[in-house]
Amino acid sequence: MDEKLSQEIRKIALQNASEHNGQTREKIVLARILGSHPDLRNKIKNLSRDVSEIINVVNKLSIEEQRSKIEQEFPDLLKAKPKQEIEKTILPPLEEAKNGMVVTRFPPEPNGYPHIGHAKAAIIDEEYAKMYGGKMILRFDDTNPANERMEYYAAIKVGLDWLGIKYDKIKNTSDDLELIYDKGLHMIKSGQAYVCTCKAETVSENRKEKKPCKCRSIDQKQTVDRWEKMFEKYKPGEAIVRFRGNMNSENTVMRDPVLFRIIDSSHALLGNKYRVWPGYDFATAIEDSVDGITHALRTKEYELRNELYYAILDALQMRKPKVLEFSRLEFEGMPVSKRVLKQLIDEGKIPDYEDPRIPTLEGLKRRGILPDAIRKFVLSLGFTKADTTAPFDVLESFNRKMVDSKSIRLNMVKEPVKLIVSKIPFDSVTISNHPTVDMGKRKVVIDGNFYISKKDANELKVGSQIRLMNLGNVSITKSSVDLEGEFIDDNVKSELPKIQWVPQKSAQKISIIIPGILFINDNFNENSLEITEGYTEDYYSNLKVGDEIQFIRFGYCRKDSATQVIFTHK
RNA sequence: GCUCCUGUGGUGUAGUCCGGUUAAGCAUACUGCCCUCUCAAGGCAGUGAUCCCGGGUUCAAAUCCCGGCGGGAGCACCA
Repeated sequence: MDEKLSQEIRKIALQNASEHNGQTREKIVLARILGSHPDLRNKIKNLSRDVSEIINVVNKLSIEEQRSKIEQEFPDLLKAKPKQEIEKTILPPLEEAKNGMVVTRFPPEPNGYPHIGHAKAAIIDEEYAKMYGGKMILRFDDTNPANERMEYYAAIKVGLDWLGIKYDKIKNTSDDLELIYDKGLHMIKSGQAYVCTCKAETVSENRKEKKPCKCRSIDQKQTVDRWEKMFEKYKPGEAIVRFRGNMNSENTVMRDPVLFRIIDSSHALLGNKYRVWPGYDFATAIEDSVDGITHALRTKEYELRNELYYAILDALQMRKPKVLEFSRLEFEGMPVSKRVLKQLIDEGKIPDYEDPRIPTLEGLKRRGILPDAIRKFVLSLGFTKADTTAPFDVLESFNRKMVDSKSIRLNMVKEPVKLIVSKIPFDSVTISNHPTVDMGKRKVVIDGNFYISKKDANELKVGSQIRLMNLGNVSITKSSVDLEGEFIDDNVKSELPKIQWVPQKSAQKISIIIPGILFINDNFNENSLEITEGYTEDYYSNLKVGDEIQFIRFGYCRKDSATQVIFTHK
């Protein structure tokens, strides 16, 4: 046996055995050797015999003996290996992506306010474009005039700005309607699409039963005639353009899906200029192709539509982008879906889209979640198709770390109890606004009359000693309805329980909104919004709406108004 | 029901394509210690996964093959 090799085997065996109660296994040692010497793979038999001999010797040694052998023979193993630190802020490589050639797109429909689901999609699109030095297009997918509203186009842009997402181009699908008509007519003329005048229910039934209808076999001239009539004569619902797919396909999407339908509602951007509108599949495929998209990323529920997407582009002989999908974002007890959010608002269960209990961008912002925390969170979720209920506490954790250095520390007491302290030898204290970051100091005037939290007060009895933070140590002398105490000294290093306080005279009453979980086991949680009151320092009034505060020993809150804060997280 | 997707610690993921250098890495949560006039942040350490189950291929499988089971989605003239 090669002397060098057997030394190496011995080294691995000793190391592994000493790490695992003195016993190593052939499999492990063999695998490690093969990993670093791929050339030995065709000599497994011999190698395996050698390994087995060596580990037999090693396994007979006690751990102490193994350790001392390592010390003598392989001292380099004793050096602690540095823990590798790779911050996971990048997505996995994109299939078939070439540097400088990647174009992604974020295609929201302007039919609602943006939420964290939009953020996930947009962040992934932007990150991939950035990663490959490519471009990202924001395209409003506005092909249903009954749903789109002007305010939503704006709200989505505002949301993306807030998130810090930059796009290289902005456009609307509705800009290209004429082009899409051309493609539609081309499909009709080449026999790859037809105009169907069956009732909606009939179409649906036929698709279920894999039955073609008579419109499918109408001659081309008449089909073109029908197509023209869609722009004038037919009423909505009387005619649709259908793709000549495969009524027998196992994939129901392929059973002659709708390409165009008539909608007479006024469009947010185009008014009543058009009334024949393309459906999602047709518009998206054409737009992606024309826009030069290389990678079309969408959520998983579209997965079955890939076949149709590619079939349409094949029929049109257009360039095909690569379509990839990722899982939809879901939270435990916090709905992301537009449909559910709308219902909650319509039923009056939550007042608006800025409610801090919901994951709209406005809601998250109002709650005190930072855009960068959202980005980091989304990236930590990865690019995967596995169904997940995302952990909101991870978002909170990222946010806490980011917001900590920006949060002014303030005293606040919940359920105030009076405490009168005598013999304080000074009439004001100066308190630092942050323990580690220089955020200035503030002077708090005191007169011996304080509020402390009921929770802390409950722990006190006559003779108890506490430290009022930044002020001094106090001995409790009386404990009835109100508490009374005596100033002892100002020994900071005391081991006494440290509690926060507020001067009675200058206390500011605020309400604290604590957003809770909206659904518990699918039932609406009537107590999802807890509102409590507290007293804080008058310095609160110097803060701006939107400032983040950490109420000491309570948690992080965002100033929502002169008299109200929203609890961000602990 | 049919079709498709998916299944790694409490949770979210890395690794899976191209089987071996890792008795499964990171984050979060939890526990302990250090730091600290906070139950925050920061530092350090620890607990925690027979990689859904059962077979098979192989010297070797989280990784490949077959068969189950669990979860999700689609089956709109919404996107």
